[in-house]
Amino acid sequence: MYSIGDIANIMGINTSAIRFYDRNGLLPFVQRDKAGRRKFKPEDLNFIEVIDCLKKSGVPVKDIAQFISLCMQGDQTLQERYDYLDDEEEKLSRKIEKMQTQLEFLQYKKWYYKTAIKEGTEDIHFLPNSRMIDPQTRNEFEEKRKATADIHELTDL
Amino acid sequence: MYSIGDIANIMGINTSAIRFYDRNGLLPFVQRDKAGRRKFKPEDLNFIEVIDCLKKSGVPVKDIAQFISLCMQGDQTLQERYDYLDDEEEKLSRKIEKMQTQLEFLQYKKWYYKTAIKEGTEDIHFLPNSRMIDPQTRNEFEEKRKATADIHELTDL
DNA sequence: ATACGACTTAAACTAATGTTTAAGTCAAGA
DNA sequence: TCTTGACTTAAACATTAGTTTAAGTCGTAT
Repeated sequence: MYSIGDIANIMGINTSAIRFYDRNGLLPFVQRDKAGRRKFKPEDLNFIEVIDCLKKSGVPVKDIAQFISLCMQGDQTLQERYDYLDDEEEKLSRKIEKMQTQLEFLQYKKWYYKTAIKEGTEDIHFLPNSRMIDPQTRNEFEEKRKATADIHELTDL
Repeated sequence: MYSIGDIANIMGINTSAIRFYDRNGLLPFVQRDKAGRRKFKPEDLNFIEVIDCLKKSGVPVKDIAQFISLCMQGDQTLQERYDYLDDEEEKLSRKIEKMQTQLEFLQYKKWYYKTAIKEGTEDIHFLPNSRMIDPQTRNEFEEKRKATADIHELTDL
């Protein structure tokens, strides 16, 4: 059996966060000893693992509570649980894709500044007599990206 | 010149969010017409693009404001701006990697429920006389993952 | 026996990120 | 001219996700 402190260590969070999760329906399975202290069973680690994953995936506590509630209702909710996870998988996939797009933009901007530093001024990227970036600049970088095996060769100083 | 409403449309957010960003130092470059209305110059879209990217990357408003502040100081901060973006690129990379790990766990759990549904009970994954998941179960899935070209063949119903 | 550390609660507090409300200004079209 | 829609502000409100505080209860090691 694990104490709240043990679980906090396992999850790498504060005990107060665990109590917050409990208050919000994430831990209906937790038992108490006769002094009222929370006691987590070894099998509860299955729940902890899922909660930890969903938290790290950015799922709101309220939504996770719904999934846990399904789990407490036994085998009759297996399909609903599958559907829930299917949905979250889809959302997380899209999220990762969007993050990847932002990462690529950051890499472009690193190259933008790397080349500006080399010339001592950002002006090299602007259209004549303006501070608008030449629309060709991004294309130029993306061509170089395609031609370069390791992106950091292009972006790192 | 763009109005606050134009920019809100471009970013896909509410005008009140733009005003919030302005209050918090993200838009020091914005000008006003004689009625006091915000007027964004075409070149300001460069800033908007960066702000949008950093926001989508999960960077706090306060941190973005620091970067924008560097931008306002001219070419003397080119190196600092590069360093800032280098740092954010690194953070975002790690974030994406962690998300990927969570995605893989969700896929495992989908397979876990898919197989449970087939048998009509979650019990098939438990050790005898317990509700602890057989430690071999995850390994079994990961072997199948390696042997399968498209993960959804394995996880989808 | 008692002190310490880990636990309990309810309630107040914090921080981040906006949204909503109320009251007012202004330009343009009917 | 008058109305409408888009803008302005400050301030209040909302939500999420906790943390902190205050007061109290245990079990154990000295």
